[in-house]
Amino acid sequence: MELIITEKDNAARRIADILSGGTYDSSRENGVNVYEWGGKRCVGLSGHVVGVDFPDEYSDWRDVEPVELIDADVEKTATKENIVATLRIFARKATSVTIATDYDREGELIGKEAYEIVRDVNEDVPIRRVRFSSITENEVQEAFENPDDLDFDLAAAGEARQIIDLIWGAALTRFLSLSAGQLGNDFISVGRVQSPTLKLIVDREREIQAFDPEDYWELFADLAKDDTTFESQYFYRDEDDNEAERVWEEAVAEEVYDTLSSNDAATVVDVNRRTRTDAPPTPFNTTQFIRAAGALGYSAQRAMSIAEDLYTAGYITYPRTDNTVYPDDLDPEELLDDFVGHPTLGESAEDLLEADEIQPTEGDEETTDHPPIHPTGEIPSRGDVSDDEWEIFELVVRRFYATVAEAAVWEHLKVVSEVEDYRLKANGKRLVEPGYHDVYPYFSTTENYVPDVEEGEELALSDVELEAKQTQPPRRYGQSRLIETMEDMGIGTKSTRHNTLEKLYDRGYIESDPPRPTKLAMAVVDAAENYADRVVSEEMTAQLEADMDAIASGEADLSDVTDESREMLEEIFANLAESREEIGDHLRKSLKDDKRLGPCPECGEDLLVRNSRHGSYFIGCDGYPDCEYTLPLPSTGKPLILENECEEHGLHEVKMLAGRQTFVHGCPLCKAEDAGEGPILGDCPECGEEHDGELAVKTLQSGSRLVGCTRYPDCEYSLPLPRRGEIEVTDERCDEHDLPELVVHSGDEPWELGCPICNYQEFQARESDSGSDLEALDGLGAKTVEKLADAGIESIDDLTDADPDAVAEDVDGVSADRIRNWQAEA
DNA sequence: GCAAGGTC
Repeated sequence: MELIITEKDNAARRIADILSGGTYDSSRENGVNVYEWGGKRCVGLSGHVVGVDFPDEYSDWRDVEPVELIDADVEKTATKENIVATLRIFARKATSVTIATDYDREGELIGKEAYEIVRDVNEDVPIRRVRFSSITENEVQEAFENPDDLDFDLAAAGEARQIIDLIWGAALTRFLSLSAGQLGNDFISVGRVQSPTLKLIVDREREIQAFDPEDYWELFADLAKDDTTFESQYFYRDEDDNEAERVWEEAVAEEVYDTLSSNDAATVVDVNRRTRTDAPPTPFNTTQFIRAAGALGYSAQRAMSIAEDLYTAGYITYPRTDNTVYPDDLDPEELLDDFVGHPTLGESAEDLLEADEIQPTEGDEETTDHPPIHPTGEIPSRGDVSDDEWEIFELVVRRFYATVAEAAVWEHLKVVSEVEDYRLKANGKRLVEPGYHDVYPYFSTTENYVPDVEEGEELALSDVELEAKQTQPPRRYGQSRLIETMEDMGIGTKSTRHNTLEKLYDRGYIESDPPRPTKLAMAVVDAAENYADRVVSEEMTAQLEADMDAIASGEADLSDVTDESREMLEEIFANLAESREEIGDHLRKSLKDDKRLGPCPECGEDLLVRNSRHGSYFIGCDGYPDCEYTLPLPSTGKPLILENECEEHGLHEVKMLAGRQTFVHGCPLCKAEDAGEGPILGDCPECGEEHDGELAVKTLQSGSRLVGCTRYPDCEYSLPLPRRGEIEVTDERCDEHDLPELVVHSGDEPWELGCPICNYQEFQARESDSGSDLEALDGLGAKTVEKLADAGIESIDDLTDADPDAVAEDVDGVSADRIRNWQAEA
């Protein structure tokens, strides 16, 4: 039996399809798909199925000095045991083995991992390696006709990276965490990729903080030819003879203003026309895809997750690629043909097919592993995918269209006019040939109309405006800019860059979007810059890449490279040791700064955000236990301290982050003071007759609201209200319960909640319909149960088996952390 | 409970 091993299940299936001519059978072994035909079996791995780690005796952070990790052994252990087990079963029976992992360095290493698993149970079986750049009939057939051998040097290059990353990352992470006493979930991490990325964000923040704004002025005036008015801007020549629009002295600006205002005509002194070719964009690699999706409002993580789903469903090609050159076997016309006749995507394809010649654009990067991201020709019907998935699918289709479309042509018209000694300019642009913009409507094609005028012509001058402005600090990096910059710096890979950003969020290093560094992040970068500069610099990756190339080409040994790296880290630790306390103090102080809200109204010490036992949060005084002052926080979400301060109490406002249910809580002390009873709705159904209890809209100290009885705590009758939005009490009354109907104003559209009792009864009815044991879990209401059921999670068992991050992606308003809490509770 | 790299 011949055993074929690929990097992922998807590739295994497609290769089986090609090699068997569509006649393969599939079965499952240990939860792993196995494709079988004519004496061959094909099995897909799931990327790395083994990982590197230190032996068990190093696993207790407190027992082992971080420096000891530098010379510790590094072992390989199975991380995907079911796949390893399946591989072993078939390897025993195999008469030949073919490794068909991805055609790149990491693929070679994954191939070597499979090789070792096979060798372990079968000493003699021949093991070959095939390489192909895309899974197409021709490439795959040819690769299997000409098998090669594994490149052990290339795999060793990857192993060197694994070892160096583990040692540096683990030793430094443990050192910082121990120095600050941050163990358990709140450890302080450092790594070759995450730390330079964090430094990028921190450096920008430092620039923003050091920024000193400067005043300047700009002047505009309207010019008119016949009835057409257009805007013109004052400019002058600066000392380097460049055109400049910003006037740095107020007196000068006013003088120009006075002169312009006292004239009613300007003379055209220069007219400059030129055409500009606007070349169509290059094929999508991962980074450019993330950027384009980012412009549509998708986070990097979300864009990749949708792309992954579209890939798995067969609609687009593999989404993790650096390649920006289509492979030879992609026939653009054939692919366009697949879209002909489609109700929304067809017209563009038909237009493109009319061209005499179709020549796709090419980017700078041509790699061997996967093609650029493009549609496969398989088109989902509108009901098969969500709106977001469709939007991303259309983006990928239209990007492909754009790469085979004509260039656009712009006509630029610059008109310079003169008023006494001052000059005004107007830049017009017109899209004369829309070209690719017709099929790719994601770029701006805004035109700016400036009429055709001639030199010497007189134009009417009016509406002179003097605008006082200030220079702005540099902007924070957005997620896609960060990913692009990481790519430019050569850190991370197409598959990991977006995860690295997510990691920085998880570690409490960045908050919000665009990401803003926390005080902790600033302190970590400070410490690294002072003591382990290398780990926050892109240089470490550059050196590693060079070393890996040397190993791959046989010029260096894995042990030469890792030994040298170990020595460098030893030196770093020699310096670190003395400063352990100083570093720890700084980190601890920064951690506290990140939680600081402002002065305690009772004792004047600082109020801090604190964790309660169950993963929720409250506000407590730093003076505890002497001062026991506390304030509540809402139970949903994770608090983010905003820059805004409440004028009355001097406390920072708080926002609660909970995915799409994120809301601003405001000043927690104001909230507490506002707590109390709102409008009376009617008699309490429980104690109204006997004790005259009445129902009122109540705001609790935590900011959450409910309808409750005025006789609380003697009567505990209550009805839930939504967390967000203003509650309006209308004049309509419910016939059955004699209570007013309520309307909730949140977002753009107010919605009718109706009678609060009817609303609650419906809610309960749904809850009992669902009949799910999930409701036993804390904070899991009927609505969420319903949403989880839609995502295929119908019971506690389903929930405990689920991957929290995947579920959070699928279910609106449910964060991975909440799922983990429920899993823990279950 | 450390990294980064695959994949889901």
